[in-house]
Parts: sequence; C-alpha cells; structure tokens
Amino acid sequence: MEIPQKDDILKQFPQFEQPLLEEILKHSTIRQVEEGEEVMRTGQYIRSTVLLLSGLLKVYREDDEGNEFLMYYLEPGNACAMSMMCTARDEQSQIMAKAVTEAEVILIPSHLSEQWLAKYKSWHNFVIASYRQRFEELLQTLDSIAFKGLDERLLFYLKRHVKVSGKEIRLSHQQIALELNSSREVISRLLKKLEQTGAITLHRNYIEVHDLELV
Amino acid sequence: MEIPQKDDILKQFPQFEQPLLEEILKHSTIRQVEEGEEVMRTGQYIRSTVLLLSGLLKVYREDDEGNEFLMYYLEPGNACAMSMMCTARDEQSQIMAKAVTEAEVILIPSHLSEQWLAKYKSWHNFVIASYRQRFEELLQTLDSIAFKGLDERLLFYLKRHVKVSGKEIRLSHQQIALELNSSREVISRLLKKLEQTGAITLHRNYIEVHDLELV
DNA sequence: CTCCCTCTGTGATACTAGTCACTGAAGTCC
DNA sequence: GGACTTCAGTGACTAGTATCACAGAGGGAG
Repeated sequence: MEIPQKDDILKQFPQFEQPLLEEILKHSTIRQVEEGEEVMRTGQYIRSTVLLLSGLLKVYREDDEGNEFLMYYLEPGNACAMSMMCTARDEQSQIMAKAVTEAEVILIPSHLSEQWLAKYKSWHNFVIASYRQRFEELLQTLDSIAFKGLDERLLFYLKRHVKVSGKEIRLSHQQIALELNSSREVISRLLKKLEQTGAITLHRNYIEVHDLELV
Repeated sequence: MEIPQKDDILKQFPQFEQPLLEEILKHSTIRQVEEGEEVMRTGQYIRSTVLLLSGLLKVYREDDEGNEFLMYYLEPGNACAMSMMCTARDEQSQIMAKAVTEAEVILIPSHLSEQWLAKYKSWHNFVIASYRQRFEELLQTLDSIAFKGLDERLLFYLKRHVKVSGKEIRLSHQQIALELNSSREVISRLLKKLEQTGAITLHRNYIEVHDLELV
C-alpha cells in the first residue's frame, strides 16, 4: 500500500474539487495490482470504493460452473460502480474484477465515500455519472447477448477491446472464447471468417485489427 | 393528472421522512396509467423521476427490429432506476416501461429529486437502494440469458411472474415468447414438457402454476 | 536440433432453438 | 348453429453453436 500522490490523482480525476482531493490524499490508500490479479470476487464483502488510477480492469460475471462473461472494462478515471453501491450496508459483491494489465487502484473507505456524497458536489456527480455509465454499458452487453448472434457479439467484443487497448489484441482464441462464454473452436472459425474479409489478421497469440467498422 | 394523496404515498413509501413527504405532496403529480400503456420509451427525454404507487410495470429492452426482452418488473414502492439516473443532464431513456396492469405513478420533477439527495437522508438511501436492486435484478436477467438454456430461462421467467402477480399467469404463449425473445412454438413445447412434470397446468390464455421449485 | 507444450485449424457429429406448414380447439359475433 | 378469429399442438426441416477428435504450426528450453 502506498500513499497516493496528488498529481497522479489529479491527472485522472481533474473534476474533483480541491478539498475533496485533500481528503482522498489523507484517507485513502493506493494498491498496486499485478496483471491477472483479482481485485474483487463474487461474494466478497466490500469495504472500499475502488477508483482506477492506471491500468485496465475487466469486470465480469461468473456462474457456479466457472463459466464467465465480460460485463465491461474499467479504464483510468473510472470507478467500480458496484463498490459504490455496496457502501451503504457492507454488502457483498455480485461481480468479479480482474486486472488485465498491471494497475493501480485507489481504495476509499466506504463510510467516507458515503459522507462525501452530501459534502462534495463533484463527488456526488462523479458517483451518479459512474452508475449511469456502467448501467448503460451493461445494457449494451445485455443487448448483444440477447439479440445478436455470436458473430456480431465477437465483433462487438473486438471493438470494445480495441477501444481500451489498441489494435493489437494480445489474446488467445481460448481467452476470447472464455469471455464470451463460448468455445475455442467456434471463435477460431469466426475469426478465420473475419480474417477473410480483411478486417483482421490472425497471428499466434495476437490479433492485428485493421478495420472492424466495414464488416 | 391528480394531486397525490398523502395516505397512498405513506403506505407504499413508509420510510420517507415527514418533510420529504410534504415536498412530494406539494410538487409532484400522480398519473393514472392504463393496462398496456407505455410509461417510458427508448429515446424519450426524462424529466421526472418515476415512483410506482400501485399496479405493475414491466421494464424491458427493445432492439431496432422490434425484438424485446424483459429486464425486470417494478412493483408498488419501487422506483424506475433509469429515471433517477437521467435526472442530472436531461438524458434520454435507454429502456421501455409498460403497464402490465392499470397503475398509478408519481412523477417528481428531476431537479427536485436531485436536490433531495442532499437534503433528505431517506431519499438518498432510497435512491441508492433502488440503483442497487435494479442492478442486481439486471445481473440476474443477464445470467439467465448468458448461462442458461431456454428451458431454464422460461422457468426463471415463470417464477418471477408468480412472485409479482400470483399463480394464475394470464398470458398467451405468444406473449411469453415475446418477452423471452423466442418463438411461440418453442415456448409451447417447453410449457408442455413442464406440464408433464406436474409443475403447471396449461389452459387457454392462462397457466396454472402448482410448484416450480421441484422441477 | 529436438522435445514438448500451447495455440490454431478443420472435419464430423449432436443438440438447441427457430421457422414453416398445417391441424384442431376454444371463444366470439351474428 | 355457423362463420370467424385467436390460441395451442405437432411434425419436418434448417441454422447456429457446442463438442469431439485429431493434425499441424510456432516457440521455448534443454
């Protein structure tokens, strides 16, 4: 655990008022998270609000048989909406969060983030905006599962991935299959088809994206 | 539009503080909604927070081809979480809401429901609790779509329906198919199978539920 | 260079769900 | 009672996805 540095926070959360920043500096801690490390597990009690300072987190849902599917990514400047909603009553997490890359998160004790809602306008706005963004992203994910075939879902997934981490997608087909709750062979076949349209080029362990929009 | 009556509100929202109740009485309106009427449409601008006083609303998502699927039901004492999140910036609705039965909703001007967050503890708690509940229900719906076959989803749907409106489900197979984004024939077949287990009895235009837990 | 492990490609097959075509049953209106 | 409409049941077929089995390619470690 480190003491948070003002400049780092300021860079990702420029909208926070000065006194709020001071409080964050005083009362919260920063945690370094390694690639692949779990930040939050289903069933875990939540005692802190989680803000992301650097790196990339994926937030996903896991069922009892170990199947999973991606809900959305969190980028620097985002907060985990679940961790904000649970503050009130020491609730359990409903979701999993894992570091896709090495990351730094700010942990704010729940009772403080709760107090700040009334105390700091910028915090209040930030929390509401976070809820809304996550809700909307979740609805998009839901749409793609409910209404689309796997081919379109894959496309949606790739686009989202490009948005958060660039045109070189460093994932095996297996990992993609996992996040879409599908199977490797099927993903391989669909990717192959995409390659034939010229939208991507396949390599071992990574995918080179050219243009997903024209598919 | 009617002037809200204090007793009605008190009955569904006993947790609200006295002065908050007074404000609701003073500034909000009640709207009667007929069965089948749309309370909210995707793309519509939201200017009020919606609380449900009586009746039953279904909240669902619709895609561009008119397909839909059910997100969750709202019962008396619940609020539409979307309508609370959109307050801040006059945002557009992402969802559809329709009255399943005749219903009464309280409409609270957005700027007030926003002010009350800071002003009334009980309002603030109510809003946060609503977010959380809806988020959780949405996650459940998501799970059932992502991880389950149609047979289990149907079961989940029936259970939920029983919870909000009793063991006589007055729906045609067609309507159920629509809410699950499936087709009538498939739902008919699955219902038939369920009937054979003894869990339900099928009739024209309604389903009699005996026990869904033992399936 | 060789061994080994992981990743990818591919055919065969099975299953789930959606679609089409049709039949009959139940309820409504005249 | 007969005509009409809506709802439900059923068989045949199709499409999409999952599963199984196996082959080959790429890269790392010795």
